[in-house]
Amino acid sequence: MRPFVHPTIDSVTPQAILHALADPERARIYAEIAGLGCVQGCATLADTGERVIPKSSLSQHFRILREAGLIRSERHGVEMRNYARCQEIDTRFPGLLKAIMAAYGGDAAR
Amino acid sequence: MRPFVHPTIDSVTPQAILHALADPERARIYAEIAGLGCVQGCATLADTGERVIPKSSLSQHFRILREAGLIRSERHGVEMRNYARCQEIDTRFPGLLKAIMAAYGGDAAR
DNA sequence: TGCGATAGTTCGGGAATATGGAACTGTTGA
DNA sequence: TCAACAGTTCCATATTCCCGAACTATCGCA
Repeated sequence: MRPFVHPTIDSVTPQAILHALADPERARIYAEIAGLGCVQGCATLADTGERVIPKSSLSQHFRILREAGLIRSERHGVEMRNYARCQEIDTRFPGLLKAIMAAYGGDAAR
Repeated sequence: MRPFVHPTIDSVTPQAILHALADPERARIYAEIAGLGCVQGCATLADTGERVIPKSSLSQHFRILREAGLIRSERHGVEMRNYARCQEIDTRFPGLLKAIMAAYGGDAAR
């Protein structure tokens, strides 16, 4: 199992962020993580209310978010802990996450 | 040749906008149109400085931008005139375009 | 009118990317 | 040691993207 890749904040690109958040499923996942600051375990995020995302897809979504620089993932015991990298990104791209999250109708960006 | 489709401002979605602007080529095209308010003819936008975008690709890029609600296209004689729909979109998603364009390093959003 | 030139669209097929089930890995607790 | 569990990787299918070739629409001119 290869270790997680987390880009440095300097190597984060707008297109990776937009691509990651252009998928409403990922946007929702990111919003939940950002809203709480940190979420432990994927299972809680798998249920959209309409369907349950297969865990292989969920794993891919997390990878996209991670490699876009939006979240930081750490393994703690048997499950993952995912942190939002909001402040970092807001420093680099001021207002971007807030505007995107607001557009999606939430206000989870902070 | 089917007529152009322009979504009403109410049916514009964040994911379509993010998807459209997640491609740096399209982001650049949009930035140029937004910077001038209106651009006539595609040819001027085809040259990136590094390469010339094939016109079939360019046509697709315009379609994506149009169907995302970012631009409005009108045929005037033999060429197209493309208008940015900035104010409309800014009313619906305040600050979104400005933040995205700023992230891309331009300040063409207004 | 008809023709050539020009600007852009559509078609088609190969390349790249996304999806999700099945198999796998790593960790914990008994 | 082993079963259970969380998540990842693999792989086959499905979808989307890219761009050359063919097509369409409009203009200007003889």
